[in-house]
Amino acid sequence: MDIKMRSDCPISCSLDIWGDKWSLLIVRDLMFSKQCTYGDFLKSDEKIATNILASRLQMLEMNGLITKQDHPESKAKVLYKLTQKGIDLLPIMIEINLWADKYFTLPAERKEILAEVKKDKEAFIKEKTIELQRHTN
Amino acid sequence: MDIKMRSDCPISCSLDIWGDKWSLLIVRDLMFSKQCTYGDFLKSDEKIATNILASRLQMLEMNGLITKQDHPESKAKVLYKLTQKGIDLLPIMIEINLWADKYFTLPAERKEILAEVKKDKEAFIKEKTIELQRHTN
DNA sequence: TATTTGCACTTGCAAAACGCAAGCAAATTT
DNA sequence: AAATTTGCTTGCGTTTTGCAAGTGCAAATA
Repeated sequence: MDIKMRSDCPISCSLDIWGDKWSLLIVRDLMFSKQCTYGDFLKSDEKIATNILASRLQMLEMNGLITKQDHPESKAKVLYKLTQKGIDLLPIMIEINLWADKYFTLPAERKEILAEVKKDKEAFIKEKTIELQRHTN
Repeated sequence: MDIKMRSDCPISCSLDIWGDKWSLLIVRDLMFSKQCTYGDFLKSDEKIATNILASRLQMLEMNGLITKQDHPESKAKVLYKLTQKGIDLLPIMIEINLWADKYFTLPAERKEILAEVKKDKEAFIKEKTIELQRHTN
């Protein structure tokens, strides 16, 4: 599995890494939970297949968006976390949420979070970024 | 070809529509050029296959992101344009560009546009949105 | 008017990616 | 010691992709 760039366009380069149906859902989970085990990802609503999850985690790690860490309480478990490069996807994730808010019916809990975002987007991003960075070792 | 929603998560719903390697490149072309013919899309650097292009255009049209119009000068040609729903992807596209700017080497011409974006993001979005809306009939 | 060219697709087919289920080794629990 | 949990890997059938060639209609050219 290697990285083939289709062009030097930033959109294209970005899509080459996370332009599929699953990668940003993994990033989403990590933004909500700060850290996830392999099993945590499998539990998400969208029901990703285990082999696809493994390949996406490998892809995201190889491209420096996430890191693997030993679980402090168990050698059987692995912790996945966002790197700074992954945390920096936050503004994109927020804009996707705002777009979806305009054109879909969102679950109530997401609407609440988005209300806070709409109040002061910059502040939300700054705060959330720091919060995520705190969990980065 | 129908729309299967994997969950009610806004990220997931969005990816269900344009979460692939090609859709946002079509949107990108339309944001730069305002309107494109089928052949214009084929000419882009990433060299999309013609059958994939046809299926993506159909998907994007079905989901209301783009519209087909008669070419004013020729019945043989078709014009594709962004709808408001498509234009509203602009903030997402901008954030992707800004992310890529931080982690990739961008072509010089893109850097110039991004410099303008960085000066005043809100203003850029507003201005560009109006510019795109002007081409919407 | 006949013919060639351009344009927007469609079709066929091989290769790759996906999705589901089962399997597996190491760690942990019972 | 046996059973369970965890993080994967493997097999395999289905779907999607990518490449090349083909089709039908409009428009330009001879």
